[in-house]
Amino acid sequence: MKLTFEKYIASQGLKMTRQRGLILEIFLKKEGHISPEELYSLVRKKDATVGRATVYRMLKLLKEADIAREVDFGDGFSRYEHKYGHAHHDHLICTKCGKTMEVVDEEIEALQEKLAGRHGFSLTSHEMDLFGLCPECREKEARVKRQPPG
Amino acid sequence: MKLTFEKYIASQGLKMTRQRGLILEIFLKKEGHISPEELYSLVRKKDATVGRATVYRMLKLLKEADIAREVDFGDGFSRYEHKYGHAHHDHLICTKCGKTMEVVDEEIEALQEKLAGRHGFSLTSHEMDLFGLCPECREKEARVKRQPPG
DNA sequence: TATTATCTGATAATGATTTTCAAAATCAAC
DNA sequence: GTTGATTTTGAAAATCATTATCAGATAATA
Repeated sequence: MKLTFEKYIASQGLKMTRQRGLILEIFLKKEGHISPEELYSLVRKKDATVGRATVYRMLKLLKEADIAREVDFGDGFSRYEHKYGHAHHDHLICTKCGKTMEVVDEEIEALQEKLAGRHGFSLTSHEMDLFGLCPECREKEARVKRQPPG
Repeated sequence: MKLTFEKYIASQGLKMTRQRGLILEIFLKKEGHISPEELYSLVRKKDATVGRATVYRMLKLLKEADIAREVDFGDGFSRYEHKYGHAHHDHLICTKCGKTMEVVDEEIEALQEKLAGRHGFSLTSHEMDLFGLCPECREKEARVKRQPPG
């Protein structure tokens, strides 16, 4: 992955720096998605001199280098996840506690292609986010209904 | 729809105003999605005294009243669409020209429920956006490849 | 009509992200 | 290794969509 990035950097006439190396290293360690702010905060723990703008710039680069993908749950924060050992997936998102799960359903993936094809589209990517209640929050909700406060 | 809104307004102890009526009327006329800024601009054509904040506030109300739904293509703009004669649907989005199509696939919808169920989630909503090239842009792209410029 | 709470528009504030810019760092060529 | 052109960096300012504030206007109700 670091190699992939360095290759990309070189191909674009850009330069490898200490900051980029550090951000990449920390980003790759994180499984699942991470927001720019979270990443910034993790990076600062290792090197407090790194600026926020550098993190944002790096995330953009990682996307261009096809090392990261951006996901958007429509809550005003952007999130990124690396692709290393981390194939495409969709998300189950609990609207109560915010927990997310990564899921894939090959049958759905295939039907998406078919659906697009019926309309003459050729697909390059998709985002599917399923919102609802996770098992724990469903359970909690059920409890509350059984025994209302007061 | 206007009735639905007035009922909601009343139920919440809110008030019906000239501005709200106008914004609702214009919003309902628009098929497909519209951004707050677009809506604001349309409203201003009819009444240049209406403020931007009022449009934003009204969109939030419409969502609460279950008359509008918010869609998010992850490009930094929010968009709203009314539900009148306009059931749930997903989107096909051309990444080249920006054209969007509304689509539904009942088979996919059913599989989404099953998928969520397998993980113990109960779904309340979902957003599925399929990105790719529309027929026109595919055609254009093919032409370019056949006959490179120069 | 008087009363009282809600609304409105203008404007300031917010907050994530981007841009700017001068100083620092990289890297290819010497 | 030094040089020098070019890119990068961090801090701070700028941007831009959206939200909050607030004093005056307006709607609903008695």
